[in-house]
Amino acid sequence: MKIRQAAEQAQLSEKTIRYYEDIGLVQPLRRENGYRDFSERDVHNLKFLARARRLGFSVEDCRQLLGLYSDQKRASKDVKQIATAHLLDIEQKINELEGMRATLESLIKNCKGNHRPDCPILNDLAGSQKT
Amino acid sequence: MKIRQAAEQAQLSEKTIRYYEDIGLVQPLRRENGYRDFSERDVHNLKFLARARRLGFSVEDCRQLLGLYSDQKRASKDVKQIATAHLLDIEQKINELEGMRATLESLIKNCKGNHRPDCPILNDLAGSQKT
DNA sequence: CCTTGACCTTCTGGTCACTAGAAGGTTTAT
DNA sequence: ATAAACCTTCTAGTGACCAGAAGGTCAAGG
Repeated sequence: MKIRQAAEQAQLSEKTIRYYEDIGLVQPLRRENGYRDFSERDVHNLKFLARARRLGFSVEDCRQLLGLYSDQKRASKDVKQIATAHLLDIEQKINELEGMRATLESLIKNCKGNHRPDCPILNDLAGSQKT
Repeated sequence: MKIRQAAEQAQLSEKTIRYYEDIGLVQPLRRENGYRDFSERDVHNLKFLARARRLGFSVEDCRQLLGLYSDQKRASKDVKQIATAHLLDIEQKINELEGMRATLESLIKNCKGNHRPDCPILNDLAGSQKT
């Protein structure tokens, strides 16, 4: 598969994909003519990258997560440890997003009419659950 | 409150806070000696910024969200519209994170022992729910 | 066969959101 | 009064792209 199609499927720009190749996150094969040739696996990794980046994971986080299932020699103890760490991070993100969701929902429901922007719900936008 | 304390409370670096002032996301008062003097409201906004950035919202998204409750003149119809758009985005992020969580949980549970990294759960890491 | 247009390549330079470091002024504590 | 801790502004660098230029490749039509 050529880069354009890979880009469409993964919802990434071609530029971004070339950049990911530069920094070693994907290694598509090359055809005779020099064109990149993306396998299903490559596209799969790209899709994963697109999602994870959108959710605030750094490129290095992504590299580690991809490594979980591409490194044949890695001990499963390590896999478990890395995955667990990321799982905690994901759970915290979910919590924080749920806090923001609740606040925005209140905002939408209650701040109509002539509520002034000092209405107390807004005091919560910065989050009050313990860190 | 001086910048250091504000930085601690908001979990941001002092550099980042100065940058946010540069681009107009906070406007702390200044003391006689030129030091910034952060109000509770400023710190509140900074905490919000720290969370939202961590969750993948752009600085411009943040500016808009902060604007929801600082612009006294904004029509509540606009507030509602902007908040609703961001709410949808938040919900999608939550969905995606839950997908990643499920996958990582499976990975942790099932890929112990001598599972090889081609184990099928991993095929799901890139997400299969419809976009 | 040749050209046209869509597709691909690499390369340079720019942007956004910081981050590090330098050079120097201020405040507090000994 | 001198050091340590804190503050200031300024310049330059980094990570993660993105835009544009200059040029090679390939299938379809004249």
